[in-house]
Amino acid sequence: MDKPEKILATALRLFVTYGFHGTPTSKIASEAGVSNGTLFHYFKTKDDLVVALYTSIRGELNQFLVRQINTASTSKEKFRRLFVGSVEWALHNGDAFYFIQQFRFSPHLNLVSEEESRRQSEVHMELLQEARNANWLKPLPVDLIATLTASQISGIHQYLVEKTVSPDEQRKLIDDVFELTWATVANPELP
Amino acid sequence: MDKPEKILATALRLFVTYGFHGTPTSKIASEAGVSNGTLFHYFKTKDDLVVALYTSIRGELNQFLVRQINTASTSKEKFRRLFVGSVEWALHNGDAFYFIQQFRFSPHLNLVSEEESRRQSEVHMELLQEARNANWLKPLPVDLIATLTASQISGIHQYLVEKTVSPDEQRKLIDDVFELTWATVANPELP
Amino acid sequence: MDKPEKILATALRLFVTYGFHGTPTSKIASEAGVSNGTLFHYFKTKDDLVVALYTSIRGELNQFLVRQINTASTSKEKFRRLFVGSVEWALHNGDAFYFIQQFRFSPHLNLVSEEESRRQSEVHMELLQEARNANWLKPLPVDLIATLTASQISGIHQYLVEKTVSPDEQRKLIDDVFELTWATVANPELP
Amino acid sequence: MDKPEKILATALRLFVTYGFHGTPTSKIASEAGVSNGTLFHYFKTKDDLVVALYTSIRGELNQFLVRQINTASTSKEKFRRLFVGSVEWALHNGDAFYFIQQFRFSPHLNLVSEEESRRQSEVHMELLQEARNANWLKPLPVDLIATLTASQISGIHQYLVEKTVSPDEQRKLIDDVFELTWATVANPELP
DNA sequence: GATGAATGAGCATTCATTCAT
DNA sequence: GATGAATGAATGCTCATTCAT
Repeated sequence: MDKPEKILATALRLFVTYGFHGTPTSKIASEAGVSNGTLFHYFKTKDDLVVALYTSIRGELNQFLVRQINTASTSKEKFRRLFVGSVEWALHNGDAFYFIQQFRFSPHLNLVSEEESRRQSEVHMELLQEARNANWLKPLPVDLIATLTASQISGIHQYLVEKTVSPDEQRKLIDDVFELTWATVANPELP
Repeated sequence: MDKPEKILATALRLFVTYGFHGTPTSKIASEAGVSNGTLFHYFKTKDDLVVALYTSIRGELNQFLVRQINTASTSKEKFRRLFVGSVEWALHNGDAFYFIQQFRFSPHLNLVSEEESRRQSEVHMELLQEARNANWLKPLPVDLIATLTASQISGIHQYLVEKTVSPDEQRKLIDDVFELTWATVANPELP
Repeated sequence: MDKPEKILATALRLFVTYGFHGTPTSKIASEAGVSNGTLFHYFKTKDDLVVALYTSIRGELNQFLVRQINTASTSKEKFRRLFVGSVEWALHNGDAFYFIQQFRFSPHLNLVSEEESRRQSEVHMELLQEARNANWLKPLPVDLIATLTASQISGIHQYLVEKTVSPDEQRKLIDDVFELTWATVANPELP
Repeated sequence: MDKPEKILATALRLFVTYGFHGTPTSKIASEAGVSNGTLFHYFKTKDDLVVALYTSIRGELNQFLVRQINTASTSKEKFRRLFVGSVEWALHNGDAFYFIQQFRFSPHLNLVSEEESRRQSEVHMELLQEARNANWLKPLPVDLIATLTASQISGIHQYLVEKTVSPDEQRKLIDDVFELTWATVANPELP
């Protein structure tokens, strides 16, 4: 892991525990094993670091989801991979997922460009748009469906984190909730 | 409005705009029309103020929901009031609702006592427990159902805030999403 | 004990433990069982309180010493009463004695008027002057003798406080040191 | 003089004049010609600075005394060097000597470790112990003798500071008081 | 590129003091 | 006399950022 990566990884861990404000750049630097100055060599400001971390995490998540989706063929199956993949990624990357939400409810969100924002939800949106075009979805706004499914993903994840659930049950619960969600948004008249 | 209330109201407005860290206590005090010392007379520390604000907001929301629920008789109708009421409260109290989420993804959450936490979700949980006992719900964990419905509430709210939707459409969308949610969690075998 | 006295007694206890700066007037007031405002009703400022406490303590010590001295007739015996009495008073009024020294090495000392200062060492000085006039003392400056004996008093007291010594031994040690001191300053040629 | 030294020297001057509390760190920094942040770069807290100053001063005094003592051979001569050296050091380092006493009657004293405390009186104690072993001292507790001689040192110093005395007289007075003190504590039966 | 000493603006918090009741 | 809410100046300390080496 090179220095910028080390800094990002350390920042993630500390931000999640202590918050943005509660984490001095000096602590990030020292725990990442680099000097104070080096941090600012790679990231112009602390805000830059925060945004870079967000962008990097969203990038990883997206890459992961694209790989998941590509292994499926039907719309429903792709949607399942997106849903289940998202929850599992969140479970395996607890800090990163927490950080995303922390970031979304902070003034830093404004520092992300429109374009970058769009890119980040592209996967989800394209998938839904495709399903809508094929008439697989209820006649609700696609944006609404996207928001609702994202909420469900975050909901089931939150439940699984708070309760202690065996891996088997976990998989079953995720699948159950996926089916419920699918039943909620899918056009009931199509096979 | 007495001084502590004025301070809380001002803090809410500023926190939502600038974040906890981005809001100096001095700014809260001056915009609330009190002296710096007075703020600390009523709230021992800035953290105390943040937690007090959270507790106060959750209290108001709960009171509102209780009043809503009490106007209905059947479980489904109560549930609808809870759901629709929550979304409408969120729409009318955008800052407060945003603050709740901001708070939940911050280290301040740890400063809320277990007991206080329980009290805050009591209304929702009791309602669902009652429905479950009457066999109105699918055989899923009540906690899961609670989390999922809370997610849907937050999802539809988010959608309505991002898009511009006429009041009439708003009401219709909220109701549609409620019916979908109800269909998702309700036991299909009961009338 | 009336309110001003209660305030002084509480202030003494707190000053000795936490220092002048480490003791807020609000703490003095609350521990003395009076309101914040009452403290300032009796003492115009905190500095006033500090000085008043010093003056009051020195007054008590002086009264005590005068009473001690009056029970003796010869110069040496008076001197012994002064010496032994001072040490015993210091042992019984540890806080007060500590406070005197704390005060003497603080900028507050400048707030005590020349006249008040003189009055405070009057007893000691008059006694030595009398002894000098009667030719009982070595031909050293009276002021020097005063300072040296005061140092010895403070020295033996310090020793007794740091070590744990039985009351009997205490009395013996004090007397021994007195005799040594007397031998040091007294004119050896007079009976 | 490097920065920490400059800060200590400035702090000493200001503490003696205005007291610990009366001296803001910002004033120390600016008069030392460094920034506020630099002060805290070298001393974690203001208390740390105070303690470091005390330790540093005691260290210098000790070094000086060790050098003095090493120029003498007999116990009495060493003792004289200790006594006279202490008074002269105090006269030449008035601020430092005043600060030591200011510090000793303040809550900061508790921040000095036992070990450090012992090290500070080591020179004095070892010298007396050596004299005691050689049977040069009266059969009094060595600790008591140490405390009494320290008091005499502080006493003669105080006198010399308050009165204006010519250098020649000064030397004579110090020597006289040393001889008196020696007569007080030395075993009269040894040559 | 890498370092870390140095900076100084900024902020939470304290506390002596006032004054209306 | 007694109260205690209100004040706001004062201060210790933090921390993002710079820059000479």
